[in-house]
Amino acid sequence: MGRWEPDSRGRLQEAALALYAERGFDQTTAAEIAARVGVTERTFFRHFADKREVLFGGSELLRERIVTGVAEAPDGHTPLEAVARGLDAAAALLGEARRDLSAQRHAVIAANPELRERELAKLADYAAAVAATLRQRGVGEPQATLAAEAGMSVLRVAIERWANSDDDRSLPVIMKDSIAQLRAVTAGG
Amino acid sequence: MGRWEPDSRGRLQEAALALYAERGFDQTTAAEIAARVGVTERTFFRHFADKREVLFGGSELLRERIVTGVAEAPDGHTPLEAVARGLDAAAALLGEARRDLSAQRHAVIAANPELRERELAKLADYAAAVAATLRQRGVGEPQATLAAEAGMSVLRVAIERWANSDDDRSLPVIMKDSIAQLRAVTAGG
DNA sequence: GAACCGATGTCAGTCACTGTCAACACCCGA
DNA sequence: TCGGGTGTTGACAGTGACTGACATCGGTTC
Repeated sequence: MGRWEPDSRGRLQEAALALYAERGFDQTTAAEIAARVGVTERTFFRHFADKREVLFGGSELLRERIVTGVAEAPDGHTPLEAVARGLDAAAALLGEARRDLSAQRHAVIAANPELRERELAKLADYAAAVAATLRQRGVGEPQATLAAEAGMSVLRVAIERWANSDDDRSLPVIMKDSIAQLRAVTAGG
Repeated sequence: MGRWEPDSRGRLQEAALALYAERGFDQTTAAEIAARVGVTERTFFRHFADKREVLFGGSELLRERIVTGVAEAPDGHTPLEAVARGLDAAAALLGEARRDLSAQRHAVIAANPELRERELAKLADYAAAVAATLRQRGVGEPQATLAAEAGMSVLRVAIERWANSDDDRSLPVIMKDSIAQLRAVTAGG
């Protein structure tokens, strides 16, 4: 244990979510978040590239799980089937989180355009990684990109339903259902 | 004609694109753009909400054309067919622009993460508008959202190919082709 | 010609974010 | 046990994006 309280990064994440939820993102300064945790503003920006990033702590892990899911799909799988494996992995990881906290985070992001932009950027990042993985499996362009982006749309739709409690089923189940809906939409004519 | 040169908004857009292309987005200040046009920084921010928005001047018109295209699709059309009508309208509008200028703008955006984020936000905005239009046509959720977002993925892919001159055909033709690819990807499995 | 309006200039201010250097607890080898 | 790295933080100064308030002035309206 150092001179300071441990895990300032994690404490900053908690404080930021709480303050963004209380006052709103715009009405919260980085200095306030830092003060609540007992560190300086400078420390905040050492841990997070900007004020938004503090809400997206687990995103590298999630991308990794999705990509691994896609990469480990059996050889015979179609691109969309492989993407579905990645989505299952995502659902498994996200489903572990407390739904109330996920919903709070989701609400904070939904309430602010800058945060929504950042979330879209994360999804696009996952999509690019998935597309690259599909290409390694021999899928050409633009099929790889289209399959990957369609998959990330499914991820967004499923998370939305889950976090808003529009749908009481577990996230993995909602995810399966949403993939089926995608097939139904694009299959016809 | 007033006290000042006319169309400061348009001149700011041109100057911004030129400077972002020359020095890069981060290395260009709003004050520099304004100075090149002979106005103050304050005037820049009266015309554009932020430094990024100056590159996205035509986005409201584009959204409107896409939505109109979807709304005017014949009744018997499937959701994806209706979305394809919107994409045709987008291709028609974007295809009018000089390809070299489109490519320059595209390159500037691709070179900067903040600008890429903004572009994703615009696409998401179009997708939300298209989904709302589909719902008015009786399409349920999540089909409307999934069809709309898949359509915007196609739009992105087609523009990418066109702007990078990976594909010498006209934008409308590339668009048609990309839609077919989407069907091929999601149909099987 | 007076009242009004719309686009701009001026100026002061907040806050996100960065670069730099010092301080300090910890670990590790001599 | 001492001294030298190492990693995390504090302190501080600075830049630039963006905002609010008010003044200015040409053109329009009545």
